[in-house]
Amino acid sequence: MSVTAPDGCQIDHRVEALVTDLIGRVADKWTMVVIEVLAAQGEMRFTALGHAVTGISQKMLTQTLRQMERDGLVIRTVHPVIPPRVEYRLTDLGLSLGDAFCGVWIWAEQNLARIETAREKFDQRP
Amino acid sequence: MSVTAPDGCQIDHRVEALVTDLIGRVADKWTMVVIEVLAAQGEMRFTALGHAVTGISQKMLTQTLRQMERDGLVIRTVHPVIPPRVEYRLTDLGLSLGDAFCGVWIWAEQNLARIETAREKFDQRP
DNA sequence: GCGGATCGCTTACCGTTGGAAAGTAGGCAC
DNA sequence: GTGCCTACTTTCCAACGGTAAGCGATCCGC
Repeated sequence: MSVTAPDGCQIDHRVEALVTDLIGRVADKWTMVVIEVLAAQGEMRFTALGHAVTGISQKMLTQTLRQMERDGLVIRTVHPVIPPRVEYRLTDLGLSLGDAFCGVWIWAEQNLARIETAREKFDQRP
Repeated sequence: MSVTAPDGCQIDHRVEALVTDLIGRVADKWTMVVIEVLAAQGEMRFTALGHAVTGISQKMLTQTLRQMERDGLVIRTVHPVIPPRVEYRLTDLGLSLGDAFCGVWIWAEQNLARIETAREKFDQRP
């Protein structure tokens, strides 16, 4: 909300804001899928990633990978050959995030049906 | 990518697409924070949620809550009084998603510093 | 030597999304 | 009547993301 609270507590609040912000970047749709694919495939090239991550545009793939590189989640290796060959792989940090997010993937697989029925029920309201 | 692959496999691919889509909705920035707050606080009113979820606009709060209700993650209770009183609380499904996502919160807390230094290092490149 | 292909981007354009702020409904205290 | 309360809804505008085209450097076929 735009309402700024009188802000009684301080440090806890700061850390929580930072963590929330971090979650906002890292729990991004494309970031999660890229991590998933890289965790499964190991090292991959740009176009291969583009094919593996269904639905992503080149612009967003570039952007997502840059951000992940900046955050220390992936390592970008450029082989100076023609045509260019660029490979991406997860750092330990990236792998650990993949592990942490694993629970959500499992949850999604297990509860897919429940959510679909919940939606149908909701859409049939009076 | 816009390139549609020849699509050899079928069912596995479908399920994975559905799960990925579900992740895209559920791993949304605001959804995660709302779940976190509701998991900690129990039942909450609209404006209280708005204060607890720092940075959200009323529009997005309404939208996020509607979507979560549709997906069966929260229950919305309207008390027919004046002024209106609407309370939100997590369903079992919502709670279980919170649990599944817990690992990511822990990861974020633990690795906050590492990411910050990675960013600084990245931003000082030539 | 010249056009086309390859690969990893970058750019231009443009529709969709999200934020800030004002408005709405409907009874109630003054 | 005037204003306030809450949970939205609406309006306007800026930013984000998709589509498609271009770029640069080299190798291949002719």
